[in-house]
Amino acid sequence: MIPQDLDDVLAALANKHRREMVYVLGLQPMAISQLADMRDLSLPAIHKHVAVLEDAGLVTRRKRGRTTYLTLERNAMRGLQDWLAQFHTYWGSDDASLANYDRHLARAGAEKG
Amino acid sequence: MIPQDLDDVLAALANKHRREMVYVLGLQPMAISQLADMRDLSLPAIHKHVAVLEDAGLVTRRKRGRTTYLTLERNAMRGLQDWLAQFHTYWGSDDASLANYDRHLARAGAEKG
DNA sequence: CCAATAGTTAACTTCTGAGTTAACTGTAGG
DNA sequence: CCTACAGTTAACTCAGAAGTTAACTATTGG
Repeated sequence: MIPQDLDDVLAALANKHRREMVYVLGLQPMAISQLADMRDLSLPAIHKHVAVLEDAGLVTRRKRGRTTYLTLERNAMRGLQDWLAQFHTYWGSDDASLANYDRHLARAGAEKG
Repeated sequence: MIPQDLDDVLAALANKHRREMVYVLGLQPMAISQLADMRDLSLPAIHKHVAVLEDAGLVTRRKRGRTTYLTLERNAMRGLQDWLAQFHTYWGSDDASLANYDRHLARAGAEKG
């Protein structure tokens, strides 16, 4: 119903730098230092962002020599998409929702007090 | 490409309490104090969470007497859904992505170095 | 082996998020 | 009008996120 894992995924994505990383890693895998070159951040800062993405399961590392390449994990995104899609099922149209809202207001005094 | 507004929406959703609020408000509009009754939080704490949701455009208030009812704004969610859907378009299957990854590794030394 | 490259770890600062209690504003209703 | 209710605002604490610099590890290549 309300998955715990989403906490990590959403927290990871709730940052512009990390969202950009996810974006470019969606286009193609990339080394950590390449990500660092693109933005005005120190390498340790990039490193931390990558760690957050990795902990959220959004990214995986692969070492090749001294270079660490990152790949985007699409599955982790799907969890979020599913959660959002789930809302669609019980979110009616705006009109239906407003009708529901009015019914709720009508009952509000009686039901709960 | 990478909407700014998503920062607020994602930050708002990156919290279990607020995600639960969004969930129940999706089921039906509700007063602030009702939300407070459901969880072990002080009213001011709830108030802040609601403010975050409102600033993100996920929720709207309507005063009725001394009671403030909250409604979920589905449109704000759509922005996030669109952003995620956009990833689907250029994310291939896992196999395709791995092939792309290998090609990238092959080029990595030559292209950017 | 040595220097440069790629990444990691440590230690620290700074800012923000999340919560608290206490005090205040506005609306109902006897 | 006075009390209780619904919500807001203020002032504060505490923890964690995000960044820094400096120092360390590991790999490549002359």
